Amino acid sequence: MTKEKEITIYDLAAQLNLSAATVSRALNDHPAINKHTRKKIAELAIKLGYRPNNFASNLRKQKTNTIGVILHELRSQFMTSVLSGIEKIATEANYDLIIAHSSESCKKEAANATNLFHKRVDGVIASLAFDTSNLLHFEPFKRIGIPVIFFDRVFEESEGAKVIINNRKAGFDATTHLIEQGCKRIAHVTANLKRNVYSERLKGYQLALADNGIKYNNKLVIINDLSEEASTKATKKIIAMKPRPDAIFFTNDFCAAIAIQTLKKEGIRVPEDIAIVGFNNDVISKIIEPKLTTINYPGIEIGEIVARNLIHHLQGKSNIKLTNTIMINSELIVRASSLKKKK
Amino acid sequence: MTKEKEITIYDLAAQLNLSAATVSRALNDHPAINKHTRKKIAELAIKLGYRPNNFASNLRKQKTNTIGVILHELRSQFMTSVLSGIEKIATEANYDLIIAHSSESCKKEAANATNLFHKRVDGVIASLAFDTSNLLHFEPFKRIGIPVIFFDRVFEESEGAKVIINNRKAGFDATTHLIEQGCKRIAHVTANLKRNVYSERLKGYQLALADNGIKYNNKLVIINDLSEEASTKATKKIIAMKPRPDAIFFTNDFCAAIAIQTLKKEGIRVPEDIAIVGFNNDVISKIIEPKLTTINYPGIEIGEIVARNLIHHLQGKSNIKLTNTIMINSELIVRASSLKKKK
DNA sequence: TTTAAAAATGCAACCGATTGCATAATTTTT
DNA sequence: AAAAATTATGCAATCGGTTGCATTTTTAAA
Repeated sequence: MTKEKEITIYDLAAQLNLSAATVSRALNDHPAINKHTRKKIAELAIKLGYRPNNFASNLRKQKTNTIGVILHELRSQFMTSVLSGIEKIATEANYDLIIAHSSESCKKEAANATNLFHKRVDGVIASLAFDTSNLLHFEPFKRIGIPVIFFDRVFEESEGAKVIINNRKAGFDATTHLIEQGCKRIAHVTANLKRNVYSERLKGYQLALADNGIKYNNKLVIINDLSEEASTKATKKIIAMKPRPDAIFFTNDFCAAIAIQTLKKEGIRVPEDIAIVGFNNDVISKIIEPKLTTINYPGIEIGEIVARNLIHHLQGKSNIKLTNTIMINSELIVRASSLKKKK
Repeated sequence: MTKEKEITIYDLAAQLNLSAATVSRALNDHPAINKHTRKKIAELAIKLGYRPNNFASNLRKQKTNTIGVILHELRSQFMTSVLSGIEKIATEANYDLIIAHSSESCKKEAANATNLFHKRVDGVIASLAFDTSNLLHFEPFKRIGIPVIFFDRVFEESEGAKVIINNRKAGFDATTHLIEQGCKRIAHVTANLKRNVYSERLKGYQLALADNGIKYNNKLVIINDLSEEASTKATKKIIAMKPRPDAIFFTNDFCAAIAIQTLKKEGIRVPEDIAIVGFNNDVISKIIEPKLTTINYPGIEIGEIVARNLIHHLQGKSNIKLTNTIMINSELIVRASSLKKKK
């Protein structure tokens, strides 16, 4: 509890008969400072336990070295993977993070944005909430030139940087795989089509059907909120269809897992009667019985890329315009839940 | 990109023919300021889009309004629950978070601590890494009176605040439940006993055995690193034991789920041949077949409590001494994986 | 040795809010 | 109406670095 006095550059300067300016430059590796002097200063700093005061520095430099992150939720494996990717890159580059989550509410998302704006973050990384229908709350950032970069849940038509996976291709691959397994009547369970991730997957699904001469039937597409109850309900609805579909492509692993449980309970075999494909490659995809065919969603990689891009932009290092879209590859992981044909 | 000039309290002051001091006080609801004046200032602030400069404020006030969080990992449901609990409380109290994770390495944990120290956080929340064997790297905080509060993975013998669940009771409950189901030979798979959470669960396990007149046999306790491979290996080892145990109490759900898969592959029935209990109440505990009996680990609650305690301390609001241990209740959730007796 | 060029350091004005103390304005008391 | 008490506001120093420009020191060139 002894409040030891904090060491400042003035203390260092005084002890070495130098000016604070020199000390400041030395600590920042300014080239104009003599190597020898720099070394002396660095040593004394360590000896006295000097720690830089970021507030003073930020105040003067008019930048915060902080990145704001707005997530639509925190409690999913994918999101925490992204987060840990962002964290890794940000830490390396000496940026702090302020993490906010919108709990899928546009209102909270707007509040978070305002908050980050007041906190004067140097840049923003965001994935949109379920019901966000415009980007007005990000306008203040644009107005004063603070970069905002979106990932995963984005507005594809909006300008600005985004990092996404190729959801259309993923949807296409998943559906094509099911067709290759001999499925003819493939249902698709997904969520709010206002969100690019879901609408793109649907497009991929449609393209795959078209490519294989299967007529698209919108009765086979069910849109819900991805909850446990909704998944169970959707599954039961599909079971009751006549003729009954022989495959379901779910937009996430959790729903697919719930569905598998429901199907089993109803005495319907997976994959023999109905083949299942999920999305995300969550841990549960390997736990559920049968193991789930799914799309690998490379969270860490997405996080790293989005953070790296933002930081490069902030540092003026990259020429990449902030109107760029970066698309990351994902891959189909085939497991038992969709394997009708044995090789 | 138009760099609009930032509004400062000086701008507000000038426009209203007041001093910056008055404006500052007004914006902070200082009682000495006339209501009428205060209102005028508040209105102008909004009109001009004034946003406070925290750096100037922090610099002057010598506090950061930031809490450092050190987690041993980020990518688990439990941890993200805790995190979202912390986040909620911190946001409400207008504290920022700096989140660092040690990836279970003591070395990184120390680096994180140093980093947070340099960033001058007002307080620290931490859960220890797998191999942390002393708290030396938290000494700098203690020296200058910055509160550090531990949760989940703590040193029980150390002084300082901690928030934990009653792991001993949880272990006791889990084991007792298995005994009540008629199990006589109960194995326990857990991790590094240097970590309180694991050693306490083991103690609970031992106590339950003793209470029921079952002799403790340390050959039935397997210590591993909680990975998929280690869990499979441990399970196989248990299968090979003679006589074969009739129950296994795992220290987390993931291991238990892997074990169930392994057992099924070997043709051993769960729970008829071997009953299983896990720990944490992760999503997978409801997905695995049979569903897993487990201990509910209330992550959000823990996060909220730990954050609330730290913040109250920082605000001088609470009398709770920082040498306090807060123990949170957990509960046994009984599902199919342990139900030998049907009611 | 003098002069020019290069390298190293210092001066001093910021950055924007906070706060103890002094002063001014207003209200209450005598 | 003057004095005292209360309320409201202002002054000015402070927090700790940063940086354009000036100055000094050192090194190289003439």
